[in-house]
Amino acid sequence: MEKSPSVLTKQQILHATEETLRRFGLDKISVTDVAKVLGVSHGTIYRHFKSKSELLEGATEKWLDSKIVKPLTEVYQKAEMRGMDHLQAYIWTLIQLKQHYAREDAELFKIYAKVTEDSAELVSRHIGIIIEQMSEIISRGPIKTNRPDQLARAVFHATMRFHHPAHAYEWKSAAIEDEFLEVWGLIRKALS
Amino acid sequence: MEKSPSVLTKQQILHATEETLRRFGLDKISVTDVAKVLGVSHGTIYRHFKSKSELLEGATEKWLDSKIVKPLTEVYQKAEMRGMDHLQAYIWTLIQLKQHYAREDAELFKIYAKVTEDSAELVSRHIGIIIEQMSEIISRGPIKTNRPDQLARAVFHATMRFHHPAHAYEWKSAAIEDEFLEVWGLIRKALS
DNA sequence: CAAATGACAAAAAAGCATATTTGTCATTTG
DNA sequence: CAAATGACAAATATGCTTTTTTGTCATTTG
Repeated sequence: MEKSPSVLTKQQILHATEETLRRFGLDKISVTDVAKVLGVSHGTIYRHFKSKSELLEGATEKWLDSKIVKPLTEVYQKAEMRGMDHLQAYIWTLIQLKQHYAREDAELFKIYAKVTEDSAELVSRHIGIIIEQMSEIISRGPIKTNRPDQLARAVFHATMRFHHPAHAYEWKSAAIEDEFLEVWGLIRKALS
Repeated sequence: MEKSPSVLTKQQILHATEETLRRFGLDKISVTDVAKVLGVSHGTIYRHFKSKSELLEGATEKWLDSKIVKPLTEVYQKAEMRGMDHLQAYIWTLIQLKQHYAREDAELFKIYAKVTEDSAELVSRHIGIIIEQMSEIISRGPIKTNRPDQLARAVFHATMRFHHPAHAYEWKSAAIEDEFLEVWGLIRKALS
């Protein structure tokens, strides 16, 4: 469909993959389908990605970056926020984003959940970024600790039920927000 | 194989189900197999359980009661313990039990994980018991709160990563114990 | 007559033969 | 000659048939 140098093509392939994924779903998509959308032979895709799973991982990473990490980074950068409020805004945004896309972009969320199960690498990179930003928020604020990274990790793990895809089926419950506030109450008390 | 009045038989069926489950695994077991083990026709089993899934739920409940709830209740009843130490011993036992059986009784743990996903009822009853005992531990100790149940729920949710079966794949990591201690540090600070 | 049986229809799973997809690479193309 | 193609074997998936399993119930048995 479109022709351009290799640097662009990799992004184009990922873009086409995302589209196709949304259209056909995780268990129907084939790299042949993606090639068809791009109007190339499937061999071409294998010049850019070693395997189908690498292609799907690539699409997931792109999706995570644009849908989760980017808006999260904006909250992270809010210069006017500090300490607990900033941390709460950050975690709350994370939770809202995950829960939003679990509902509104189910097909992509599904593959993200799958990748979470079998590509430790990508996920731990993703989590790494988030914990780093949380750690930075903690150390910039008035919260007193000599291991902001440990604290950030603890907060991340303690709130897992509200942002880890394995718990997505529990997010439909009406009580979920209250349950978060209960946990947050605990964390707030611990950090004050 | 064995003959006895109906009251016993239900337990016998569950026992045979558990054995068969351990032997053939979740995706190979049929109620015909269980009937064969008991030396009865499969129709007989349907006099005691409405459906296959009810049979499997029954076996899971029995398993949960004997492997998790029973030893947990013993910790709960330790008269000499109080407050944070008691709570920590309780939660830590819960975590150790889950992680132990995930490794050592994989087939039964697997069906417990499955039931967790699709039988809200059984699981929420199970969780209910645990939160109630935690709540009781909290209110008996020196921890000051006017809603021990809320606090218990918060502690349970904050530690989910360490006892919820959806996270079993993360328990192999060597860091898991440290990560729990980080979260526990948070909780300990919050409740003091 | 309470409890178990086994015959039965409907649903699900297993088995198998065929078609598609994955991944590689020698050849082609711009 | 870098990038793309398409022919190919091996691995997967699909569709169809046959078998097993599930769940019910009228009948049998102790």
